[in-house]
Amino acid sequence: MAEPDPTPFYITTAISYPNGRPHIGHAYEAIAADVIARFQRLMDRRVRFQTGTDEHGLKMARKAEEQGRTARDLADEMSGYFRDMCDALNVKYDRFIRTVEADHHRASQAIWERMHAAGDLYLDRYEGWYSVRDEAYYDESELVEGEGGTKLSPQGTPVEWTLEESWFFRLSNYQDGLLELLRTPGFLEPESRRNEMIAFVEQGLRDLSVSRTSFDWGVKVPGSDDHVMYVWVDALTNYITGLGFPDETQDMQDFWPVDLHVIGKDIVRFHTIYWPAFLMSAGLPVPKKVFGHGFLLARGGEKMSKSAGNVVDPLALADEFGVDPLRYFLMREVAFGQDGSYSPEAIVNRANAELANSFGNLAQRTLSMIHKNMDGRLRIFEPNNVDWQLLGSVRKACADELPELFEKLAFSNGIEVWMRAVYACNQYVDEQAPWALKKTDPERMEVVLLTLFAALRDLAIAIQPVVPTKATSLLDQLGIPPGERSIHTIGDPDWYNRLVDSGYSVEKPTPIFPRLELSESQEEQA
RNA sequence: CGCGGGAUGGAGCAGUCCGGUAGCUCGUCAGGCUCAUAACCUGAAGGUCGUUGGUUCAAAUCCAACUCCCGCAACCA
Repeated sequence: MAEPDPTPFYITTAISYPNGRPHIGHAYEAIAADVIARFQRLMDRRVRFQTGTDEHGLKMARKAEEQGRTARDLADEMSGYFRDMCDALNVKYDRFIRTVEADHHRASQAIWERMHAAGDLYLDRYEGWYSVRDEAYYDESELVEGEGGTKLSPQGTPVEWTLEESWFFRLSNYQDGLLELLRTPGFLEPESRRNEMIAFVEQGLRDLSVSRTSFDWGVKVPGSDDHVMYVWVDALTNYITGLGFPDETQDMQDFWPVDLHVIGKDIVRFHTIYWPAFLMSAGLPVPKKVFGHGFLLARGGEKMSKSAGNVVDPLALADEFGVDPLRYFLMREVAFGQDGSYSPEAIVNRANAELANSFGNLAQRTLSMIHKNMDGRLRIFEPNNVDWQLLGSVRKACADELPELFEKLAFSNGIEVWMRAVYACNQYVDEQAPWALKKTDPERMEVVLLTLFAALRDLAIAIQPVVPTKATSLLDQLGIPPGERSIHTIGDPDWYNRLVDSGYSVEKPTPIFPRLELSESQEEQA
C-alpha cells in the first residue's frame, strides 16, 4: 500500500462571467473540478480548490446601466447565483473568489507593477474596431459585412471604431518561451488544443492592449487612474490572489504553480498564451497543466440557446434527478475533453441502469440478505478461490485502475472499470445463489454475503468523488469509520477485522439510488 | 483553399497514436433466477467500421483524394 501523499494540489475552475445566470456548462466545469479535488483528497493529497466569478468589464457595466443600478449591485446579485449553484451541487471549494474583492485588486495591481518593472508595459494609442460583446479589438481585415453594409466582428458581433490611449503588453517578447511551453508534454490537454495554440503562436504574436479608458468598472491601473485593466489581466490573476499574492505566503509557497486549471475549450488561448506570458513577465512560475474541456450540447448535438428553448437550469436538473445522479451522468456520459450531449432521458437511463439497477440494487440485495439471514452480524470468514477472485478484481478496479484513470482525467473510463466491477459482483451473486445456500449450506451463504460486503466497501470508497453524498450514505450503512475511506485504505488488510471487533451490525438497508422517472412532458418530448 | 470536430450493428459511443479474430451501453428476442429498487444473470439476432484508390501477408486503424454532418455568428463552460 502506498504511503499517504501530503503533496499539495491546487486546482481551479475558470471564474465565470456573471452577466447571466449559471447554466449547465458552468455546472459541468464546477462538478468536474470538484470531482478532481475530491479524488485528490481521497488520494490523501493536500488540496486547494478555487472557483469564483469574474465581475469586471464593459459588459457588466453596460448591463447594470441598462437596469439602472450600480455595477457592484448587479455583480453582488449575479455572483450569488454562481455561489449558490456550487453549494447546491456539492462543489466544495476552499475559496469562492470575486474579482471585486479588495485583495484581488491589490494582487492585480501588484502583478501589473511587476510586468511594468520588467519593461513589458508601454503606453500607446489604440485605434481600431472594438466589439463590446467580444471585448476585443479586430483588424479591419477580420471584419465581415453585416446587413446593410454594417461592419461586424468575425463572430458577427457589432463593432465600433474606437480610439483610446492604452497600455500595451509586449506579448511578442514571449513567443519563444510560449512555444517551448506549449510543446511541453502534459502542459495543455487534450492534445488537439495544443496544436491549435502552437499554430496561433507560430503565426506571430502582436502586443496586447491591456487597459481601457472608456469605462471604469475594473481594476485601476497603478499610476494611471483613468485606466482600468483589460478584464483578462485582472481575471487571470485571480488564481494567485487566492493564495495571498503579492505577499510571500505559505500558500504561494505550497500551491503555486497551480497543478491544474480546468477551463472551457473556448478560453484556452487566454490560459495557455496570455496568462503564462504575464507570469513569465512577472517572474512567476507558469501553471503545470491546463485542461480545456468540451461543451455540453442539447439533444441531437444542438447547442443550447434561449431561442431554441433548450437552456436548462442546472439546479432544476439537480432538483429533479438529484445532485449525485446528475454529477454521475456528467462525468460518465461525456468523455472529458470532448463535447457531449445531455437530455433528461439520457440522464434517467444512465442513472437507472448503472446507479439504481446495477450498483444500488447490488448494495440493497446484499445488505438485505445480511440483515435478514445473519441478523446483520459480521464475522471473520475464510473466502475460497472464487471469492478471492472476485475480491481481487474489485480491488484492482477500485484501488488501481480507477485512480490511474482519474489521475489522467479519464473519468468516463475510470467509472467504466468501476462499473465492470459492479457487474462482476452481480454475476457472482447469481452464480453463488446465496438464497439457495440458505437452505443447503448456511455456512457458505455467510461467506458469500460477507465477500460481497467487502466488495461493496471497496466500490463505495472508490466512487466517492463522483457521488459523494450517496457513497457516504452507503459507507455509513456499511459501518466504515469516516477516517477509513481514502483510496489508500482500500488495501488496508485489517479494516475488516477492526469492523468485526467493533461489533458493528448491518441494519435494514434503505435503497441509496431510487429509480428515476421522466415527467410526462419529458416523455412526450422523448 | 478560413479553423476545428465528427462519420463504426436500431440509438449513443469506445477502439484509430503503437495495423492482426469489431467491443461496450441502451433497445429487441429467447432462456435462467426469485435474494433485491418489476431489479439481477446467461444467450441470440443485428455492422462489407462515410466513399474511392494506395501501402501491406494483413487496414476501422497508415497514406492520398473525395462526400456528408456539426461547431467557430453563444447563455462563452
